[in-house]
Amino acid sequence: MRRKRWRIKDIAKKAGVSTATVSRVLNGDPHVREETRLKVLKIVEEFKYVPNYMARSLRMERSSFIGIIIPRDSDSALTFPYFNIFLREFAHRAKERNYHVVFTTSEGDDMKTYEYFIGRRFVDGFVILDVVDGDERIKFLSGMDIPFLVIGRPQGLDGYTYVDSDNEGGAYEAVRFLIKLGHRRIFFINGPKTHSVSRQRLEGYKRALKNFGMEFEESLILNGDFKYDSGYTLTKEILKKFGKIEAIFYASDEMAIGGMKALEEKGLKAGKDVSVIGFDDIPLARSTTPPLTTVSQPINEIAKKAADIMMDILNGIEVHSIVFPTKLVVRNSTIAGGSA
Amino acid sequence: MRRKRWRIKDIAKKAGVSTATVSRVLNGDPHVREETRLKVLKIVEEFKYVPNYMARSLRMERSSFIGIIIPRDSDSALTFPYFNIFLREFAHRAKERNYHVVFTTSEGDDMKTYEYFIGRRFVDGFVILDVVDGDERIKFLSGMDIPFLVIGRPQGLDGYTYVDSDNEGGAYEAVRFLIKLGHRRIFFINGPKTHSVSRQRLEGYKRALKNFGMEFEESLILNGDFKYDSGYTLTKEILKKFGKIEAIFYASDEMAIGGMKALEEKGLKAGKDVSVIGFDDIPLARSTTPPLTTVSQPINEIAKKAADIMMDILNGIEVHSIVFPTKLVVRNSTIAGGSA
DNA sequence: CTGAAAGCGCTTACAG
DNA sequence: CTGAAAGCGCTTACAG
Repeated sequence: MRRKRWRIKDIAKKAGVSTATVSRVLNGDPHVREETRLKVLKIVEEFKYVPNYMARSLRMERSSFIGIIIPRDSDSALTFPYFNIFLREFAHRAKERNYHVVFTTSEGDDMKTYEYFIGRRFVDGFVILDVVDGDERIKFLSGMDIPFLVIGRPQGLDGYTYVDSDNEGGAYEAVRFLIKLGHRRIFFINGPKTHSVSRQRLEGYKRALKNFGMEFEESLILNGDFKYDSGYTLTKEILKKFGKIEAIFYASDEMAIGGMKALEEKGLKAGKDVSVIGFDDIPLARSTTPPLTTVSQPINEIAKKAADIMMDILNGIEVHSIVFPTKLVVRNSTIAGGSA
Repeated sequence: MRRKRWRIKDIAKKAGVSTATVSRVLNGDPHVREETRLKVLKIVEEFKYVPNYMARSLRMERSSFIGIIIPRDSDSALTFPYFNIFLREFAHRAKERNYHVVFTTSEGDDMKTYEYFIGRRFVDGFVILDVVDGDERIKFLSGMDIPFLVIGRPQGLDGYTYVDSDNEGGAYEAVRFLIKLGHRRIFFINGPKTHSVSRQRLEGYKRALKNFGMEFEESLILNGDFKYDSGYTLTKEILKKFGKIEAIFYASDEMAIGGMKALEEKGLKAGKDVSVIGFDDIPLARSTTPPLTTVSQPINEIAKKAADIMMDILNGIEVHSIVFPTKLVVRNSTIAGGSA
């Protein structure tokens, strides 16, 4: 049977104080005599009183909820490879500070969903994932003066706060590693052109080439969708068109794994005949044959920091965007290249 | 700049009616004159009035939020292989009926988190995932008379509503298929013993054996944790201990894929030297070498139905537990077995 | 340091 | 069919 729900009024009466005092104690107001505080706390404890947050939210005009909305169509949710982990760590960190995550999907019309959530006061602000350059959601939320935080660093927009990892630097390191290995023709199977991470990774790729005096060749760049299948298909395409291949850099581990399968079907082995590098360092990357060299992002830290910044934004604390370093994790999927 | 927020009072005044009438119109109360209804709706439209749900929730004493709590430690979230998809489809369906999902993690003390959420009136009820036999959360929520829905069918508990897929039947079909292929010694790498799905799948395995007059051998059963690594490790173990192997049934695709790698390292190929069947039909299962024969569950339907039942529970509508059929998806990871 | 009272923005029994 | 008014359970300016 459900216990009786105590209201602040009940607790006040039992403690022999006003509701105002109970409220002050519960909210850590320092202007309460220690003796009073203890007395109230004792009753709160005894009756296991928990305040009703619906009432609190109404009065304080904030819900302490943060919205995370992902598109329902396709598997876009998963374009962000760490979505699971991000969501979990973000929610965990937010909870530590008494904020919580409301999760939903949008069906095509993103703006409507954002408006719906903010209009009804479901949430105080949003985290925006899986961003593209010139992202409409960012324009919309900026225009409406609704608090939000962007995961990623899209172009063609300004005045937004972001948390990002150093995609450019990660790609640079990967390609640099391949060049050092002696490779001269390095394919790059990137993500969709629209995604800002794709642009950033391409920039890293180009910078590495330039740094080592190599020419950029458009024909070596292909765009997949981060998924296994596109890695497989595009690698087949390359194999068919170019015949001999020495190195491929993939913008996701999933694509790299798909690519390794395509190679295998041609009797080629990553780490033996071809150099392969991925991006993300998903758990599976440790366990592929061969274990995959890849670029890792500190997803837990990103999620935690994102939560902290989001909450600071909601509390009017000044925030700064931040970029987390990426790291090349060297395993066994590359080989020394023949000299040019 | 943010638009002015209209309150029901503003709308009432503009429409020349009382707030009660506006409320009635907005909530579809039939006892409103059509003319009045239209007049109110026009103003609502014009000013894009959206009610404040914090106020509504306080007054109606329900939040229209549903809580989904997953343990933060380990990767338990992913023990349920479809968590991403489940969450997305569940949230989508709930949204269609004006319910929303609050997501959080728990750190060891589950009950505290559930109590926290219900005590503050964050949510009206919970969906419980990743259940074990005798699950403490179910006992707790039942005891507190808090509404909840279980995904899965744990034993040692009663009086709860569930949505489940036919794990027993799925395992039965898989093992039956292997037996028909001529296999007589069928290894089964199951999930953790504590999980109710593991028990169910083991029952299916046993029933198939019995049906075909085969002896059950305890030594052929191993327990992994549904993850890639455990499939790999346990398969190595079997290989070492038993030498020749003809068929392995895995309780998850991830474990099957790990297992195939272990086989490969011994020069054995699934679909050529050994029969392998997985469970779940994850997207990757289509793309492995060879494509994996596996048992699929209708996860989208499960999520949708779960949302419907959850909302019915919250609205006091009578509900019935439901079990969804599973289906054996035959691909190329099995071979005909030598006769016994 | 503490309390009485107003008010956050809704819904709904009650009365007409 | 409609409105005046109470009340959901908090927090906080105001006064002392």
